[in-house]
Amino acid sequence: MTAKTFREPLSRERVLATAVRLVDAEGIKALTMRRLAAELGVEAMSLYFYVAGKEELLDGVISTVLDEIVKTSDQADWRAHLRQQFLAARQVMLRHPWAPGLLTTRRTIPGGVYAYFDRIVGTLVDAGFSYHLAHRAIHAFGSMPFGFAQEVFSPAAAGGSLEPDDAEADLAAMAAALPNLTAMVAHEMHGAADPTLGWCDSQVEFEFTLDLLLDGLERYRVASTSDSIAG
Amino acid sequence: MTAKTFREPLSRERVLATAVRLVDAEGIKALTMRRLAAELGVEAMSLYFYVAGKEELLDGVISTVLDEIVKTSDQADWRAHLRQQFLAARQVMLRHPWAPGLLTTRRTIPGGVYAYFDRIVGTLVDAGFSYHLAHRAIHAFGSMPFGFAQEVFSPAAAGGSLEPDDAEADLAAMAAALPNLTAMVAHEMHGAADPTLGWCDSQVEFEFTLDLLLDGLERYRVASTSDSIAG
DNA sequence: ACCTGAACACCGTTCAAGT
DNA sequence: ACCTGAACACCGTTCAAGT
Repeated sequence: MTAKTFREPLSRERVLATAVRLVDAEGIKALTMRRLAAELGVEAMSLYFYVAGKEELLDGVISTVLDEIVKTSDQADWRAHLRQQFLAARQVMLRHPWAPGLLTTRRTIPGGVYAYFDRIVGTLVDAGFSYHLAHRAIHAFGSMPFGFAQEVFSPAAAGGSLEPDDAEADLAAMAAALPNLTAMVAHEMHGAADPTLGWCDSQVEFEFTLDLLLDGLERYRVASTSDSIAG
Repeated sequence: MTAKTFREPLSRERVLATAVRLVDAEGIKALTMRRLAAELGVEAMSLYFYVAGKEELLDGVISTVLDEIVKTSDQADWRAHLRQQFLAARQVMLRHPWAPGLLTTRRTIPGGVYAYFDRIVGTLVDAGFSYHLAHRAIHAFGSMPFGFAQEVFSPAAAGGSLEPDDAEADLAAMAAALPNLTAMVAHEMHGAADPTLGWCDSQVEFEFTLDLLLDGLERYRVASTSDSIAG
């Protein structure tokens, strides 16, 4: 109300936190230097005092999101431990559905991520994994430590849809052109516990894939330790 | 040499093919309407006669790349068939390392992709998969039908590096801070068949993950058909 | 039908200047 | 130390105009 309104002092943390909030609310396209500055009640050029440029801003934004991933789990068993960890990470990504897409286009990786992966490797090795198998496990997990899987259809969005580009496509024609997909969706809808949720529960699918990987790795681990060819 | 040089007539195919070549050569940032037009010896506005705008151009570019994926395989066994198919797709992605990153940020999917997935589902169902398990398989594969896995470190680039952001970081300090990762890399380098290739062969890792998934799915398939709870 | 030039509303970023 | 205004070199896109 007064002519000179009080303004919270700027800081790198405040810049990044505001950027995350802006992208959550209006999408990644809304994150421009000028727009973010306006959100902070400041001129665009002021931001350059806290971030070197747009690229570093984007790096900082994903760092901020990754920091939300709590890197603790109370499970002792390696399998339960990683499972709980990755599922917790998934909750973070569901709060920031744009984060996977941004993360995969960045080519530099925030430093803290290495400490995170170091702990994962430690968990595996302590459980009897050879370093070789631990390495393969890291690759096999892909993006799951970050709480997301590579979802080709409706990326980063929950609730599966399967409509081709032109939505006005005749359903009968689609059934003829895509008989197997059509039959699959029909079967899945029929057997769904709660059909109002749609035919595809991405949480369930995430856990299925995670367990598929964990089970497969466990098999290799047991085989290698019983053969005593570990290491 | 003459004042009026002959110019190959424009077409949507030529626009998209030139765009792919431009991105292959100079990266995704180089793909602007103005730059692409210059590449075609034309003004930027002429492109709008063939593509509705930048977004449709990007959609067309990934469609063009995906069309390179040959959707045939001479293998009869479902496992060998899909394995060969996905590995062939990987060769396409290695030619266009920017394609995975672009594909995952696109939210519309080119129509032909549905036909491709329909064939995959058909292969699975013919092999005795229930529609339910086929659905899970599609999710588990993630981006592998497109020939790439979610590579967190050095995305889309072959040859693993593991240097944190600040490259001048003391190696001894890194070994202390990241003991497990350091030990893992040391073990892998020691055991590598050809150390000049680096400690990490991403082709081998891709195949390991693919086999891990295929083996796990095969186990479910056998279990469901012998229990005759399929469907 | 196909292509263009000028113009508009945006970008990220530099630089010299303010306090 | 922190913030700004004007300016530069770019964007994608519209629109009226050319052939």
